[in-house]
Amino acid sequence: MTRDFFARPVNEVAPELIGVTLLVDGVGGPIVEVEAYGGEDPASHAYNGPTPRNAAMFGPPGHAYVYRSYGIHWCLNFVCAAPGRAEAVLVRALRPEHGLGAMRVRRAVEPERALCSGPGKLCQALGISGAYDGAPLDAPPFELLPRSETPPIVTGPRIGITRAAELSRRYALAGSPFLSRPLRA
DNA sequence: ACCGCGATGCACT
DNA sequence: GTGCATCGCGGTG
Repeated sequence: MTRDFFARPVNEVAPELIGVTLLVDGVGGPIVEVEAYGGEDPASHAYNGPTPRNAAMFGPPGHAYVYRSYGIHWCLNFVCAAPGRAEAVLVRALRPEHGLGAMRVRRAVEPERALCSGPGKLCQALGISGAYDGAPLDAPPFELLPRSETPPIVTGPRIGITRAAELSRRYALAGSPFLSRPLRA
């Protein structure tokens, strides 16, 4: 996965991330759910301009934007770049495939389907914290492995937002049991 | 199945 | 002081 991959409009990049394997220090699996943020999107952290928190979104594409959510969890984004805009893809869920043991140590939870079924859970399972904010995605500890086939994708409204809730910018692997929440076919 | 709520940090109205 | 790009638990149908 080259850095050029992310140097495109976020709504173009987001669906292409479904099926891409995300590893952090070798722990992770294929991404099954993402959401697109940015541009003239009032739900985006970048909507009101640059701040210390969202600085990474205004930086070069192909880097991580990690922020703290509700004071407790971390959330991981991949920074993209439409011309003149700050955009990012929120990584919401993946299918646990590599490093299941490490995930279970970090998250004391029995069902495998709940290890990475949400942005906060995923960061906990992969050991992602604010220390990764701004880090390049094409260098350790990150590793992104291209998908071999184009998977069936379903779209729908984003989760947990109030502004621009009508926009259909959630992309998920159709029928996956590892989603943060089901999505109508 | 759904609904409500507490935890806990910090950016912003 | 208010509101989150959340999660898990405990209550009620």
